[in-house]
Amino acid sequence: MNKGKMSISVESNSNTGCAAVTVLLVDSDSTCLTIISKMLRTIGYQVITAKRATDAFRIIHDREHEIDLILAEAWLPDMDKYELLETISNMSAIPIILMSADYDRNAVIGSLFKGAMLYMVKPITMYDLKNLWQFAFIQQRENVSILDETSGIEEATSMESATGVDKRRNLRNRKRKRSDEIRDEKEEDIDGSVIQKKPKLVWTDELHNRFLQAIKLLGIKAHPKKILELMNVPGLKKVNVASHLQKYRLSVKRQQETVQKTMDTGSTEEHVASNHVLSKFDPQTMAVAQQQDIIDGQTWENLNGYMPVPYTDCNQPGDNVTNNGGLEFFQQMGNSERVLMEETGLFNNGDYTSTLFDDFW
DNA sequence: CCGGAAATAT
DNA sequence: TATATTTCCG
Repeated sequence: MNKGKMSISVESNSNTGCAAVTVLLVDSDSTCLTIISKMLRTIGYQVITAKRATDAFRIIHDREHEIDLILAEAWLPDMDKYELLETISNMSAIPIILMSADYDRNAVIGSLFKGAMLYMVKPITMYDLKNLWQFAFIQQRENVSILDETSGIEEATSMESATGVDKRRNLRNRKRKRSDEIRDEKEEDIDGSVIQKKPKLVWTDELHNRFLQAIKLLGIKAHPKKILELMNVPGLKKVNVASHLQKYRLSVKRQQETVQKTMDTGSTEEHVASNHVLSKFDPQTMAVAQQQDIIDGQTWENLNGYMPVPYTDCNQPGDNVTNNGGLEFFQQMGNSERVLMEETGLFNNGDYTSTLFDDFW
């Protein structure tokens, strides 16, 4: 039960007083992800990033002991914020902080009620982030009245853990069992750890583009198995591909039918096979597909069995996040933050120079 | 076990 | 409602 993390290192960043805290940052917007993670690192946090709740869960599951704090966007494409809070609370005791672009009082209260430590309104500034590390040290007070008598028995044995972090984890685990009894969507394995039901896969643009690439390369004999191994996406299952393929083929068929209909009024029929491979489910996302195609699609013809470009949409912990300029985020900001970030050079290139920051702090 | 269609679930 | 998952069948 004793995890490797005996303590959070209290070696602080000399400028900020920030303890060496590792933050799991979850945001589907790659711009926000980039900016905020950069700010966090600047202040002295360690940062692990995830773009979706799904990814966050995997990271928490695999590296729970490394993470001290979770900072998550309230809106994620694959999960409602309350479900997110509940799921994370059930699998770990890591403090969760939510953030959102708009202020909604109900959302704030609801999130706090569901276990969020704090609800921050975007845009997030470095002032906002500076003291967040303290949440990693909060030690939950004993509150016997909440607990019923049945759960008290086994807990007495497990209170020897040294650190406040471990102690808090135990407390949270106790609550977890209660909620599991109420809703049985989770199941416990022998270890007592919780396996949550696998979240729904979201076919993001990059994922779909890889899918299209695979289809294009495999041609008419594109079958789920081949597509899967060609796509080279960690965690992607064959059933996912098969399902997607089914939908894809349907859409292609529909499109061809409509093309046929429009052709009936006019001329001959010999263009059918030409473009069906690249067709999208709907025209709106077509542009995205082509754009992506241009970006990383030029040398994909000769490859040895899988996509040469690693899948980055669902980024692994520690991966560099793609930065597309930060413009949207930049525009959201107030003037003072804007000036600050301009001065600090956060937008200029990946590596800021710390001299200006020294002044700031 | 695989792929595909249809039913089912979110 | 759309779309992802699960079931079922050849």
